[in-house]
Amino acid sequence: MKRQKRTTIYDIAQQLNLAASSVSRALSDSNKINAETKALVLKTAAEMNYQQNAMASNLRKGNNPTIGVVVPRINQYFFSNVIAGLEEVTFKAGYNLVICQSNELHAREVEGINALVNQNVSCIVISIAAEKGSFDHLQQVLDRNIQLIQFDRVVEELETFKVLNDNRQAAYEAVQHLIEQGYRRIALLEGPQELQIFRERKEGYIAALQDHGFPVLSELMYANAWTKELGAAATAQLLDMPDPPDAIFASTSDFAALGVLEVANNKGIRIPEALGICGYSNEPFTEITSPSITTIDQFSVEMGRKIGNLHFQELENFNPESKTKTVNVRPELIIRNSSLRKSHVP
Amino acid sequence: MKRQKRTTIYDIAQQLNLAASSVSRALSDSNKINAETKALVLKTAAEMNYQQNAMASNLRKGNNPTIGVVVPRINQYFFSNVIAGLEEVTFKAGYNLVICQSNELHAREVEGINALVNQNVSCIVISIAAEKGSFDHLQQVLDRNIQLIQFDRVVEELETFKVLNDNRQAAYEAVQHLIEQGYRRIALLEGPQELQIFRERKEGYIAALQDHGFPVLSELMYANAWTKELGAAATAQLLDMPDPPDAIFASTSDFAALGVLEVANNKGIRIPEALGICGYSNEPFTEITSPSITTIDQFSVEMGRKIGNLHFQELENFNPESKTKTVNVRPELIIRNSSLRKSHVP
DNA sequence: ATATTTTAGGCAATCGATTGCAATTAGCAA
DNA sequence: TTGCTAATTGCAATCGATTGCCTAAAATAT
Repeated sequence: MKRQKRTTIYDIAQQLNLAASSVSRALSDSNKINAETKALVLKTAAEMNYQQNAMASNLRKGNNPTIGVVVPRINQYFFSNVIAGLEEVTFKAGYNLVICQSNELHAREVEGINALVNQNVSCIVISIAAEKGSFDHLQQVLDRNIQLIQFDRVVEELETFKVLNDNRQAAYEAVQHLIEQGYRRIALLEGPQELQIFRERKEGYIAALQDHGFPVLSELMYANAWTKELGAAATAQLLDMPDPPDAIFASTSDFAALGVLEVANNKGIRIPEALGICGYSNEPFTEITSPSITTIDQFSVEMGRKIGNLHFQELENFNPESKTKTVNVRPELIIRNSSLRKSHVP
Repeated sequence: MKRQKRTTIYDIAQQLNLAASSVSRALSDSNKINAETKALVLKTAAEMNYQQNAMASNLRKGNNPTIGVVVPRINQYFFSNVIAGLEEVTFKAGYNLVICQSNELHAREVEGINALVNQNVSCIVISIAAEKGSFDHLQQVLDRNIQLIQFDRVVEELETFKVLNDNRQAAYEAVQHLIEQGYRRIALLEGPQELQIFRERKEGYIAALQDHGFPVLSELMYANAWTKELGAAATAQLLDMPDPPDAIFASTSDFAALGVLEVANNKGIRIPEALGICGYSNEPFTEITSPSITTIDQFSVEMGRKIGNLHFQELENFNPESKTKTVNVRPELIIRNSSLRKSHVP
């Protein structure tokens, strides 16, 4: 089956005994064209099954209304939600969305970025891979004056737009909530401190304790517990302490919180009475566990929308002149049974 | 900040006192170019920070190495996995991946398809929206000789490549497993029978019962139970029967199975002893519930890969001459505690 | 009726890379 | 040395749409 030639504006022009430029003007709704002619062209174009060749148009206009996205994994809950939100906005604006996944590999990320640069996309949105490497590829994007928007996992030293969760604030609120529920020895499961997001969460934890007159105890802070297994191991150790914690804030992820939950359940420790638990991310499963897990929703879909709006300069409250090109998305504490030991009586 | 002109092959040609055509040949690794010249061009191109303009190249070559995807929702577990698998293959082939979501709306789907046609993509991959509508937009894709690959939710009457789960087989195996575990009255939660996938699952259920000499009882088949809530409601009714089922196959989704689980738990019915449960999809949460839920893995990532390979004509066991352009992905039964009442002793 | 402004539409260059064909040079055989 | 092939490279057209500039006709003003 051979591909038959598609209809071009020249075909339409010939059909109507017009110049191609007039057809183009009619189709692009220019005001330099007679209304009747325009209608005629539109009608003929429809009849001839005309579809614009976007490549030709983009080449001539020198821009490609496309946003490129590079994320570690497309099929991770958080990322797929961000992409969904972003797609919503870009589609409305008539933009395309091209997607690459880095699989957490630096080399793959570089390749993806290059492909997007070749495409001459108008914006690249990225959450960087875990694997360390140089930032030349990102710098190159900036040098070519393609807009670069980083989100969630960002390279701090690069001067780009950044869309972030207010991790500090979220952690603060979580710990505050635990304090209000009467927990007195609140432990923290920390993530790798190389990553800014985990440092910020720790800051929020410490600030909340201090603001409420609680001591900050290093024995209650457990490093690098960011998977279910590590969370479980950490919990086993913490609960074996002479003076064990009465709450655990798994600031790394809901998976760590799940590990906490399972260990506590196995030990017959009652949740939330004897142990309060709070996770991070609002993964779908947190609603389903027994008891359900208190966690922090990152509004990932909303985050995607904000990224898109940022590109289209439509983000409310955003001052393009501002030095700090950072947009914060305010996460929300979702209180569930794993931390709710006081019933809410008004 | 104004966008400085990017380096073109003409810039390189001028720099080296060559013709642009020679630069093009050098860059595309043509054999009609001297090795030394080629090396020189490559070196200079790198120095001048050259990146090919893909739009110009695609326009001239008349094709766009891009695959477009239209799915109901990007952030649905199944779809995001398919996309991830597809991206893997397309990236390896040097293709781009453009993504649209229909949000289950027909009009949105049409718009998305049109955008992809404009882009002159070489292949469109689609899982159709739930909202019914005409198939003109898909027919148009075929008329333009753009390859169309449907997956999961397909329009049967269109003659296109189709990548499907073997739903019948999967359901058969699930029911067979329940029978082997000694369940005798196995109920079915059905999905909307307009959709082929649900019809096939029902067929598998019936066939398994018949093959093992069990009666097919209409009172054990419950229509349209494809959310958690509907699954719960169905379960409540089924368990109130004078002679209730001792197993429920939630063929619609794991969410429905979750509804079953919750109702049974609330009623104090022991799982798997008094009631066996099997879901469909292998959602991540099925591993976490108590008890964990037996379900069917659809190999969604693998499905995405197969779609990609199909486009690149590399799919093993695929005969391009065959009339039936359908590729089946074999799902796998994942046996967990919700249906395992016999321990496996060899 | 003449001058001036608008309006409509055509011409041709352009975006950047590719490619068929022609031209030049080198390589080699007779 | 002449003739012929092969290897390189250049020239120019091309992909399809857009747009600055120009012209002709129509509309309006004087």
